[in-house]
Amino acid sequence: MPIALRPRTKPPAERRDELMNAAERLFLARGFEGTTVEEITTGAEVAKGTFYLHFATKGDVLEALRERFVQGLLDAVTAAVAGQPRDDWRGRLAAWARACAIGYLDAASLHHLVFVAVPPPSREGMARNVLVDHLDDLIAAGAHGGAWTIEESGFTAVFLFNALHGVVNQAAAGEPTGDRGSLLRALEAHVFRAVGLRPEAG
Amino acid sequence: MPIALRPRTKPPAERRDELMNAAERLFLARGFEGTTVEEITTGAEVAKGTFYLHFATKGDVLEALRERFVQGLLDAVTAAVAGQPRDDWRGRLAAWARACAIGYLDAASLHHLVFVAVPPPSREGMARNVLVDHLDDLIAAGAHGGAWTIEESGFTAVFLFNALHGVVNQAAAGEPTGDRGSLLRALEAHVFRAVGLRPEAG
Amino acid sequence: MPIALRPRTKPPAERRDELMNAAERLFLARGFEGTTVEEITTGAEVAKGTFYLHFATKGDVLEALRERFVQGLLDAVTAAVAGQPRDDWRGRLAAWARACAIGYLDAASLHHLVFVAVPPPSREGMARNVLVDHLDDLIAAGAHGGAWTIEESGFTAVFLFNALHGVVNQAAAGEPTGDRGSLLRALEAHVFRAVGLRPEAG
Amino acid sequence: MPIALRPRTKPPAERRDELMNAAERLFLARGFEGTTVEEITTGAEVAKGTFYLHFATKGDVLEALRERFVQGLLDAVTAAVAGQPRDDWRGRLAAWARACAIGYLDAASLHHLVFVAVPPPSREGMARNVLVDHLDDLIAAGAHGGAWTIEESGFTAVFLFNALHGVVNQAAAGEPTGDRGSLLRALEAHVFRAVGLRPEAG
DNA sequence: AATGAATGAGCGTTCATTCAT
DNA sequence: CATGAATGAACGCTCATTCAT
Repeated sequence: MPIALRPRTKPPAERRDELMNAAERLFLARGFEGTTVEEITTGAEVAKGTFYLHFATKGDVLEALRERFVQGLLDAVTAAVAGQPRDDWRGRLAAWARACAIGYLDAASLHHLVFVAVPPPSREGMARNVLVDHLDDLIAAGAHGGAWTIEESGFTAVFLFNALHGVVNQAAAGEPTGDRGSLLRALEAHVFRAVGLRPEAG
Repeated sequence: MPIALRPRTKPPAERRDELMNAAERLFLARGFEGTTVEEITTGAEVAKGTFYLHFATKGDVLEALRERFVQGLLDAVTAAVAGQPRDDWRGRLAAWARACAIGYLDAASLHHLVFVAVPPPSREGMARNVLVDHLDDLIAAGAHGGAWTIEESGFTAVFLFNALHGVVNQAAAGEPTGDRGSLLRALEAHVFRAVGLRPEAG
Repeated sequence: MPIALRPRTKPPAERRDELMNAAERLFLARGFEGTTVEEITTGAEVAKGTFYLHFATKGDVLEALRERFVQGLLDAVTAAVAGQPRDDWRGRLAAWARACAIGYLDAASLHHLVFVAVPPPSREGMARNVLVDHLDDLIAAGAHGGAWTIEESGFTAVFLFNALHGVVNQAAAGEPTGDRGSLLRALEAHVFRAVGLRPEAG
Repeated sequence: MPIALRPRTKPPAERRDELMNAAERLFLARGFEGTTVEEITTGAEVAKGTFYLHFATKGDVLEALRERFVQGLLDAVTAAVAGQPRDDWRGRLAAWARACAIGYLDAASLHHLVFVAVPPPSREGMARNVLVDHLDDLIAAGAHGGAWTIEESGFTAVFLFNALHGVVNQAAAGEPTGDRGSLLRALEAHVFRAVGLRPEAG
């Protein structure tokens, strides 16, 4: 005989968000398999059953987390690049690297969780693809605009994306090679080098 | 009255290896959490209890797999670099990248399993560190020898290691940017660029 | 701003009937345990909570279904028997068997559901008892009237009732021993024999 | 960290039987859905997991119970009929009815459970069919041998089987129409009547 | 060394029921 | 009257680990 002690209704979107937030925090701390649905609902201060009012399975929250992450990062990167003059390829590339690195610095573990530790069912690295595609386009456009010479922009995009992801991850993992500022500077220099620009140039 | 159809006992090392092989195959195919101890022992053709004669917990096999992987890759990379003239830094760097890439191409999923999907308990990327340290030493030595100018060899090592890992992984993931040969050539060119060498030079 | 597309309220009796109809259909199709309250309310096109405005528990609908079934069948049987001359015992018995068989043929699964699959809490076969009692009375009256010789009318009533139920059920279960007409004829013959009448007699 | 307090091994068949016995008792007392696996294992004095060493699902015990019941009853009935002279059709029919009734009197609820309350997945009443078929053969053989005149032995078999089942069930349900002996006598008389024999004859 | 029956904590999911709106 | 979000006890099933043989 279930007794509803606190059946306080909230807008579905809000409840859903609270569940996602609790899940994100727990997945990050103990992994996906290491987190129980009950912990998530406890974290969101709802009853266990409420979880299934918003997600069909435990895996579904992860899916939702994935989408939320990708959208946020893509928005940030797009905005940063768009903030640069149309033909300043160097600036656009630097903006991309910087925005992406900052996004990862803020959410490296989350990215790891949703795309690496528990890869999406279909293809590995959907986010990777979305972001890499964006970078690919940028590099190809710069090459077309004469900013640099890159033969296979796809390869370079993958190369740079992973390099960036790695150094950021390393930094986030607590083995810092310096503060955030110097990280971004060093990253920029390496990105420039990778496309054949001289890092020190303005 | 049990009949010993096959030798019931084997040297511990051999049994252990068979269990590790079965575990590796299964972990790769179904993931760590998705594999049961019973499946491992069935795969190794021993009884369930035998597992615990060789490993204290399920996690321990993964640990052992990690160590086996790192040692093998490190040996290969070390040998490849040692095969180059002492002062041919360019050649040594290229050898490093090539050996490491080939090692990953041959065992990308295994690396993913033991270092990414189920990260080691203590610090993230022990293998990364062992291999990155090796690369770090190489870059620092080359800088010291005047082959290139790198201020923070550690950063560059992490940068390159992850870039390499990423492009190799992409290739392994079935979205090839070309065949293995062209992958290695493109990789070499980017590695050279990253340390400031001109790729096209011999 | 909710818009009342259909009248939101209905006479209680009507709502209750709709819920019972939906429940009957679902219970028949998927069993009592296999049907959820939500499916019933969906079937009746009302909200989940509305169910509890009409029934205290899920078991209560079944109870209501039971009563509805018994009443209907008893009415039909009573009417059929009453349609025969007062002293035509043979005719009355045949009418009983025929009406009861037809009632079951039309609702065999429903009977099975409410009296067999989920027997009433208290005594087994309330319907059986109501109908059996009716038959018992009829047989006893016929014996008293000299139509046949039956010592324990109760036993014979139970015997006949179950025999009837069984052959009808078999027919309903899709393993017909003939069409409905021949079923009723064969049944009549067996019923007559069971009370010691010669079947072929007029 | 599971601790085995009493890991006492028993022959699989014995454990399986103990689980089946516990399940039978509980299913009979509280129904299939009303019984939990844990109650079964508690009843059999084993741990929960042990259940799944012997049955894949909860439904599987019921299946096993079904088979055990049918086999036992069929054996008893066959033996009883075989104990009568080959051409004593009256005696064979009486033996059939008596053995079947006794079998049911001893296990009426069990029959109800395994064949009626939770019908087998495929067709309704496998036992019914097996036993009915047996009776069908007997009636047909008797008709062929001139013992009685029955046109549709299948119909009569179903009729008698269900009549028998009903009166026995009624008796078992605690509403006795007399003691076991008089039940069997009354049953015999009705069975004879149903095939057109005069009950009082020797 | 090897076995495999036994254990039991734990998990994801379901769903009858309640009640604030 | 009607709604449907919220509740939480309960259940079937899994599986890492133990240990008597």
